[in-house]
Amino acid sequence: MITRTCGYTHYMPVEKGPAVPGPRRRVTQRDIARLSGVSQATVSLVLNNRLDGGVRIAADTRQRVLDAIRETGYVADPIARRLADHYNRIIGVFTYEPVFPSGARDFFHPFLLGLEEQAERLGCDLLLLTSAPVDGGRRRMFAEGSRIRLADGCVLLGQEVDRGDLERLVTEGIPFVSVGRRDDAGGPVPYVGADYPAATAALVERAATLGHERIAYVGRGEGPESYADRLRGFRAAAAKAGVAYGRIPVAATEKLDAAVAEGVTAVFLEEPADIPAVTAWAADRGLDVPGDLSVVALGDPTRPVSIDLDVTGFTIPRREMGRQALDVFLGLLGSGAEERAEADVQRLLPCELHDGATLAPAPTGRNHS
Amino acid sequence: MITRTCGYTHYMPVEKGPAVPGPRRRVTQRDIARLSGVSQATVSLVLNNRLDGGVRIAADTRQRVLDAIRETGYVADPIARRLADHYNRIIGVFTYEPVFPSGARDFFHPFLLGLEEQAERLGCDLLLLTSAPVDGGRRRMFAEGSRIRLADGCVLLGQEVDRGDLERLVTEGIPFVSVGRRDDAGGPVPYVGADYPAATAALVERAATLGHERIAYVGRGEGPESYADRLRGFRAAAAKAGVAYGRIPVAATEKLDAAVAEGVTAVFLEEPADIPAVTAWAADRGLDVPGDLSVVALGDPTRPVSIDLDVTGFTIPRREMGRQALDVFLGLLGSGAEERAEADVQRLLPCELHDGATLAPAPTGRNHS
DNA sequence: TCAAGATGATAATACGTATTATCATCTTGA
DNA sequence: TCAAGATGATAATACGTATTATCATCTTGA
Repeated sequence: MITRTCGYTHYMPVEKGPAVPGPRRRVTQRDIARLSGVSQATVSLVLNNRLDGGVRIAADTRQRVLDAIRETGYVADPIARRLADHYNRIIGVFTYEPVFPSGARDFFHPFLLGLEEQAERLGCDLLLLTSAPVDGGRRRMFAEGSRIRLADGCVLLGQEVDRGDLERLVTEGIPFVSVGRRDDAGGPVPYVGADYPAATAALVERAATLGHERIAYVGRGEGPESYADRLRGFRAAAAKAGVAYGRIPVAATEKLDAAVAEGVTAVFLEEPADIPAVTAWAADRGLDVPGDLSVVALGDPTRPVSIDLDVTGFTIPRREMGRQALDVFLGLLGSGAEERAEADVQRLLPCELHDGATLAPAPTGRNHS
Repeated sequence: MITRTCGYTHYMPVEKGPAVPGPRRRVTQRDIARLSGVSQATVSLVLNNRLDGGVRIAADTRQRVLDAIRETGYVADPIARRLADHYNRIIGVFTYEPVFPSGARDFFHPFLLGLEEQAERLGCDLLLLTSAPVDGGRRRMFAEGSRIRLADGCVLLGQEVDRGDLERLVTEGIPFVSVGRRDDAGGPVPYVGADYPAATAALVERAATLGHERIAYVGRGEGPESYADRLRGFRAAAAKAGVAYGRIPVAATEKLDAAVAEGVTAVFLEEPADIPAVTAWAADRGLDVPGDLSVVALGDPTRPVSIDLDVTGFTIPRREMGRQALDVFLGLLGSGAEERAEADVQRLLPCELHDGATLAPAPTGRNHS
């Protein structure tokens, strides 16, 4: 059922008569045409100054038209222009996580900055698809009355993206790009992601160089692609460096205790949000960080979690991801299918390593106790 | 000269033949009409659910159309809708301050949260008008190719809003609302602002009650309406309470020294950003805050400026301003000129006073030294 | 003088939706 | 049985601009 809400009522044209200063009718090409004694088509041709297609306009005719335009202050109606043009230059932004709590928004903020910066540069507008209904804490993309097609396509934001939505976007041929890598969904998914495997691997290698022989990954390592990517990079690098490794599903004290008992000297946290819990546990157990135990965060917290501890980790290039997401999106629009296959529509951007102070040489005489 | 940028190339209709998943033609009312065996006009009538005008659609016909719409995910093209002089449930958001530095965005963030929350509730989408060209550090609203008319109207954000733009919005009859009070611009400007005069006056009265007999306003007190409002509230309340008052244009040390020498015992800071400078100056002069001098901030800093000092002031209800701005905007759309005059299109929301710890009883034996 | 090409402008049409006047068919009541 | 009204749907048109096919006139050269 389609109803009007939102306070929109039927448009009432202004009555003729003594000019109420209300919305004046705008000057159109027809007016210009009448004033300068030419046709509307000629006005359009003058405006668009088209030299190709063998179209010619005499100099004096052109001048008459331009004069009329100047006198009236005519400006082409952007709406009509776009209708004849097919593209809106509007790029939808779909965020999965709801607005509340505002923490989620803070998380998106850097991405949005990058998107907005690039949109401004490219002369596009961003449409925040806030009208999508929230259901079970997540926005629904293709719900009844979805307005996803309002825009030329969309950019997807969210830690975890609905697989069904992705498949539908792919099959329907709606141009889109995901901020964050996504697995194929009935076809390759265009994305701009962070290179978690490489960043994680680099930190593992560094730990190996510092003498750590047993390390642990703390986190799910599955679900969102960003988690899986971290674990994959972790495993590959540990295996290559000949370091013994294991995974702890959650940062629970007993799990951490067990890991240390088994000789683990460095923990890699999938979620930087776990830093406070882990450091609190370490303090409770009398473990010095990084003297007794090194702690590495596989990412950077959106907001600082701890003032007094500079945790080793890496920085996710959120702003740059936003910027390039828009580039990829526009690349998709312009090209045909073949070109698109060649185009660079899946990008992983490098993360910058952050040295910090919590990754130190492995303690001696404590391993394999 | 009109050129194409933004990577948008001329629209190429998809050739018939084996379906290349390329950019699909968008679904139109014609498609829906064909699918459900009715005319385009009928589709439009069903969509707009018009009961007036004596238009009737049989229940089963309506259902067939609705089914086709659901199956195809059809959404009306906002451009065409707008051209046919209708609303598209898109609300433009125009921000004057450029995206950079990101500090400006942080400032807008709470407003945007409120806007987005309400847009979600009302089923509207927000269009960030990022395409407006930046000139001299500020966005230009009516530049060549302005897309301000893409939306049903717009919400204005910015500390200082261009007067010429306001006048043009008013005279062209474009529905809009300002977040923050604005002076008339060839007509009343719809706004949702913070009640700075009342909040400032309340703090002045409190200071008077605490025995302060000479107080100073630190800031411009003019330019943006928000500054002028603060100073107006300050003056009125001080005069009414019989308190001597003066204004210091900037928080410069010599000015502050002079004020204290004249017996000022409380300073009211127009810009909370001045807090660090003033407290540093006070510390340098050996003045205890609030023992020797009370400090009041006329607003709340976007990000905390000082950890160790809980400054007395008030909170600007940014989120609520965003919410109500959308309400006012929608109110404008629905009504004619007469109704609009009566509608509540100029709102000042109360600020919540923040007690803090920097406003204390005036020191004795120090006044009028 | 005449055909071919150059020049200049326009009529017609498309883009997708909303609205109104109109038409065709069915129902109702005496 | 028939006129009047009710019901249901559509054809036609408008919104303002861009583009293409077409047309009319002029120029050129032998």
